[in-house]
Amino acid sequence: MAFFKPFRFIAGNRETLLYGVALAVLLFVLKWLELRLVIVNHAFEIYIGAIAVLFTGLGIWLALQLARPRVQTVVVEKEVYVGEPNEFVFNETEFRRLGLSRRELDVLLGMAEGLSNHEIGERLFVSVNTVKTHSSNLFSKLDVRSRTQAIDRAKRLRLIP
Amino acid sequence: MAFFKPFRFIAGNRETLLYGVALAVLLFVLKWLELRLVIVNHAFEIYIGAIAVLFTGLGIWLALQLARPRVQTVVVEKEVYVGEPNEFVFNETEFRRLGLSRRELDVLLGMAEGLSNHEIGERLFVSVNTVKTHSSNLFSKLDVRSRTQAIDRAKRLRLIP
DNA sequence: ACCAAAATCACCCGAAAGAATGAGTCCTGA
DNA sequence: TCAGGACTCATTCTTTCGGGTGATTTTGGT
Repeated sequence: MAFFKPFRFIAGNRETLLYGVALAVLLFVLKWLELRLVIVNHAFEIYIGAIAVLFTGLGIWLALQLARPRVQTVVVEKEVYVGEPNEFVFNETEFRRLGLSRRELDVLLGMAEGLSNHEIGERLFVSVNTVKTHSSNLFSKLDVRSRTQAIDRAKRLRLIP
Repeated sequence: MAFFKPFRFIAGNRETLLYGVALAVLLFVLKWLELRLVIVNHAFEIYIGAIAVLFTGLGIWLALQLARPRVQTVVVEKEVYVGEPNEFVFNETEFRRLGLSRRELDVLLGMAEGLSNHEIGERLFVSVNTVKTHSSNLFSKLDVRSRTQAIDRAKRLRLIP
């Protein structure tokens, strides 16, 4: 029964003992009032009132003792360094600022993958010479002198992942 | 107390009305019991017990209605995704797994900066030939055939930033 | 003191990269 | 229609890269 469930919260024997003593005192008071009732007959309403008050107080006390506390949820923000999604955002601004062409970017991407000029040419369906032309222009615009430098700079400028 | 908990759902004036009705019924029951008491004298203890039970319930109900609810704070941690510091952590495990030497790593770092073999040699105070030897061994261990491929692979393996 | 790994250097050769120059095609905007 | 940009391709030449081989010296650990 749910009524007795909260009794489990009463810790230790001392509290149980205290509760028993309180009940004994209560019964004693009741008996005393009962004796007084024989003498003063008109005190019946007072007696009933006393009972009501006493047990109302007992009810209140019980409720306060046993009432289940309401749960209040407090959200605490905790910083968690989560594994970064490593998302690459293409730097469109820098791309236009440098005046790179689409084809030059294609060549650059191929270079970053470790492809040779010949392989880049095959991927883009153009000759090696064309790739070389693009790469030369690319180097000029990036102000570098080799493909490795181009890759390094492009990575820093967030033109390639 | 779970037994009386539904009483809390009664809201506004209906609650007051209900309280009045409950009191009326209570008084009626008391009056009825009082009448019965004249006939059955020995029912006095039952009467007292009923009073006690009723007012205990009333007290509990009152307490539940009026008492300030005890709150229990539950802390819920909420993950806040903080901007990643983009910090580079050297993959020591992969480094040893591949059996790379210190010098080979030095050469690799130079390559990643876009330096030529000659420039790497100057930085490391060795001849170009030495750099070429290191790079050759490096390529074998990384299973690649060019410096750009080496850079690409090393980046994926988190050997270089 | 010895061994193994690492580091150093040298030489050759072919392939690739890069610089420089010229030129043809296509497309778009003035 | 005309200029300019992007794309394409070619040629020549120089430099660099990368593979292969061999050798000597340093270093670190047993």
